[in-house]
Amino acid sequence: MPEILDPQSPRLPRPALPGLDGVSPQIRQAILASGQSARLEGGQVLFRQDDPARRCYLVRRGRLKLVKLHEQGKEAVFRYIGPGEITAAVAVFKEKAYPLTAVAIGDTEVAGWDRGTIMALLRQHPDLALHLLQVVVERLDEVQTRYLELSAEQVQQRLARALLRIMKHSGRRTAEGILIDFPLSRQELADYTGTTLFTVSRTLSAWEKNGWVASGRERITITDPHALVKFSETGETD
Amino acid sequence: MPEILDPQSPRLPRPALPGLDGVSPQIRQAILASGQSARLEGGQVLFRQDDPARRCYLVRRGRLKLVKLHEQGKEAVFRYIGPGEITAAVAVFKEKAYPLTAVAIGDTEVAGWDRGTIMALLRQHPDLALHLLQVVVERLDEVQTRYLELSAEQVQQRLARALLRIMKHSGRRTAEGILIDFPLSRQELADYTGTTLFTVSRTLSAWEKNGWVASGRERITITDPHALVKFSETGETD
DNA sequence: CGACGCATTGACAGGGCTCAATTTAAGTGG
DNA sequence: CCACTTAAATTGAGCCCTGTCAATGCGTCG
Repeated sequence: MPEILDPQSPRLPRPALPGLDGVSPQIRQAILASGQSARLEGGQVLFRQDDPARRCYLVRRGRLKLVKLHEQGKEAVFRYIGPGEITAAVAVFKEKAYPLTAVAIGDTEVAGWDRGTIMALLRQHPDLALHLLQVVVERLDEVQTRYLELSAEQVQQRLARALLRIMKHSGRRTAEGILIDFPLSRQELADYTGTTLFTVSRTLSAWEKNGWVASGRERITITDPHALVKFSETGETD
Repeated sequence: MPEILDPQSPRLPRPALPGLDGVSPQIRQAILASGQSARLEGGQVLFRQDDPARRCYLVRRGRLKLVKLHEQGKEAVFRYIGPGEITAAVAVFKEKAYPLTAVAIGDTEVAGWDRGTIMALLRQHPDLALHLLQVVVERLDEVQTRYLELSAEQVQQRLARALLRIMKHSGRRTAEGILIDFPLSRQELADYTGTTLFTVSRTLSAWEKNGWVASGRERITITDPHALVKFSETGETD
């Protein structure tokens, strides 16, 4: 799996919150040290939905895709998470299964803690529990927002929102515009927006003509974010 | 607003979790006593999305509808909550707005706590914080599940799931079958499933012919839950 | 260079939305 | 208790967005 990005180009500034922010640096170090790390290669599954949730993870390098699979082969992508972000907070509770499946995108390294360790950490550091609650609330909010969009907006508008959301989270400024940080196929975008790869392809082609985006194989650059924002808010082509 | 239900008929047994379960009865009493109560009549708004989140609430009597409104008039219904259930956990954090709007269905009574009080309670009772985290995780799970269904399934299947979900939460056994506890119009069901009142009406008419449901004005009884479950899982009419 | 996987484009059809016209039922006032 | 009002529900007709399927093009890698 190739690195598609120029490491020189700067990441976009993004609002801090994920991971272990909210505790002091030395405590963070101690926590990180207590985790067990694991390496994954592209496509490998870290945890699977409906399996009993035993461990909670933090991404150290690379990227995870969090999806939910449906019986008849479809899947919904919920998030792409990168270094510093945590997932599988459910592991805090016994008797619950993972709600999502986590798949590595390219080579990825994670740190993991089992339930006992997490509980101990949460009891030792009350700030951590509050921070975790905040992270979960944040995600609930995002899913609810996307649910509303899915039920109220047409495909193209949702696709615009998806690109902007992924761009904010994983964008990297380049000469052309803002490049999405990792390989992202039409099919993946379709799974993210609840449509088909064909509709995504057609739409990107049209936007390429408008000069809003520039795209290639598993590679997308937003060249006119402003136009895309306007469209994502109104759904109108004017 | 009339009471549509016979108070004699038993509520379905439901898995406990919501509200203040998870703390001892006497503490629960103390907490309840510290809340400020308010009365609402049908249609009245308790809190509005995007308003700053100041208070967190527990339903004592009646019912709240939690929805998210979209610019162009559409709305998505996320939950109907009844006595004992809490909402607006976001109020725990400063600098965040309510993600949803809460509207009373019929006369309703709630208890509310402001941010300061909640924070104090959470610090006094660590169990409460963990329980709150559990409630939020539970809801995140449900929304993600519904998101997947919305993106992968057709209207009728989603409608079957919606009826069953609401039935489990707010069903009451009667001679005919299981009656939904509160006035529920075609439009509301449409907002719950992400469709239109027309499609809901047509579908319910068809199911009424099958003997799966019996329905009237803002009133729905599931007469053959088993058939509906089967359909909700396969989407097939066999 | 050949092969495999991703992307593009066209043709087609159907699920479900839109809109309009009625019908039904509940609530209200005399 | 009945006529009147109002809101919910039903039903039909038409069409459009978008999913489905098939054929082809293209970029990457072994």
